[in-house]
Amino acid sequence: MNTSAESRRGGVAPSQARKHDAASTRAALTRAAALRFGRYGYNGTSVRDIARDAGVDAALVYRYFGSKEALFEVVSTSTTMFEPLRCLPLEDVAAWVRDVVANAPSEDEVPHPVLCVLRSSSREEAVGRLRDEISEIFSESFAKRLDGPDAELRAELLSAWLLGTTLMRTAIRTPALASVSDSTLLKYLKAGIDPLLKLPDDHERTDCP
Amino acid sequence: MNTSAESRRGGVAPSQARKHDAASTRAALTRAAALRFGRYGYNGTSVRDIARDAGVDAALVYRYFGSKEALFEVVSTSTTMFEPLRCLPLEDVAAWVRDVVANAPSEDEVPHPVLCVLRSSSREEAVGRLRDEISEIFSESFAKRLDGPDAELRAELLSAWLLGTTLMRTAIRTPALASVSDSTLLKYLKAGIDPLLKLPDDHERTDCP
DNA sequence: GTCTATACTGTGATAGAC
DNA sequence: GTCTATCACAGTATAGAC
Repeated sequence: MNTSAESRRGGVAPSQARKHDAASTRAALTRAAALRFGRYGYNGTSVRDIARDAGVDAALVYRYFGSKEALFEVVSTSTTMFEPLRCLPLEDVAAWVRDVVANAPSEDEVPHPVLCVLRSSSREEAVGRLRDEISEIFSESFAKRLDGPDAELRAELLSAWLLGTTLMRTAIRTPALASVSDSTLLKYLKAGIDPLLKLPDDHERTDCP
Repeated sequence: MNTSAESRRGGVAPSQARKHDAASTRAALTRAAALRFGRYGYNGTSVRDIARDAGVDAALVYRYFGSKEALFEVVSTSTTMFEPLRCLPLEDVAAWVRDVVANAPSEDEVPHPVLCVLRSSSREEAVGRLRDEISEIFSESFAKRLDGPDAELRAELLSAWLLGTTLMRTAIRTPALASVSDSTLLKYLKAGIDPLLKLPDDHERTDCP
């Protein structure tokens, strides 16, 4: 379906001098797949592209992962990116969001699994997995720590703003967001986020380890 | 690149009893393309899919639009969705955002051009066009109406929150956001957005027509 | 002028022989 | 662990039927 230009675009530097053992082959494939899927989405990525980037033959994708689908699943199953939310003190949430947004990997690194899923968002299973993960962390775990009504909604709005800000900064790259300093960014994030968390009223510290 | 399942999935109801003239053929193709591209992205959509949905032959895409690329451009060049921002009173912005988020088309309608672009976001030209449009409306036009420092940044954060909330609600469909009532949603959107606009301080009305 | 049939060429995913 | 064949489907072009 792609033109050849599509497939070759933005060639990802192939791993050099790869060791010829199963572990490093698997690792090289996973890494190359994360880059390709993250940048171009599921449909925009071919198995041959991934294999070329990894410096191995396309057939090894099937040897090690079974199918393109299965490899995508491995790569797009999100990491532990949101785990800190489980016990981060509420007053540090805005700064944590700032860090996530500010350090979001850009062009040359592996994009967020979230962006990977969005770029492949016609894959319903992938969207479903992401929804489950976000629901679990935000709507359940994190919302429990919020006082007041509509805790789930407020937690989800936090996730929405995290997503929107990250996307605008790294995927769309609007000018001001792309160039803002960390401290200025924090200022405005705090202004939007803290009211959502019912800060700055007093609140007791959580007792997380 | 697609499996056949991919191509046939979610068949869009073909137009019935189409008139055989240029205008209605063009319209049928445009409509079918918007649906397909919006749901499945550029790579996930074939010209033959679009033509089948529209009830015409694939060759007509080339007759009327020249190429798949050109058709995508027509469809993904965003509508006037953000135009109201140019002169909407600032205190009505939150409600406008709420309306956009709440009335965002869901599964069975044409998705937002924004989602269409994101799902095709390996298409750099499409992303560029979207960035230009957002920059023009938010960072330039709308930012001029904001008092205080960092107006462009604050305008872009508004666009980020609009995007994030819409995506979480319609694409990821987290539970609380997907089911919240309009009035509750407005309450929390206002809490996040108004500080960004420097409301509720006094501000003079704009003099838009 | 509006559409249909069909052909051409490349690339996709995958399986099986080496 | 690699190479090559297979075969469906992609985008595109054109020739001609209504």
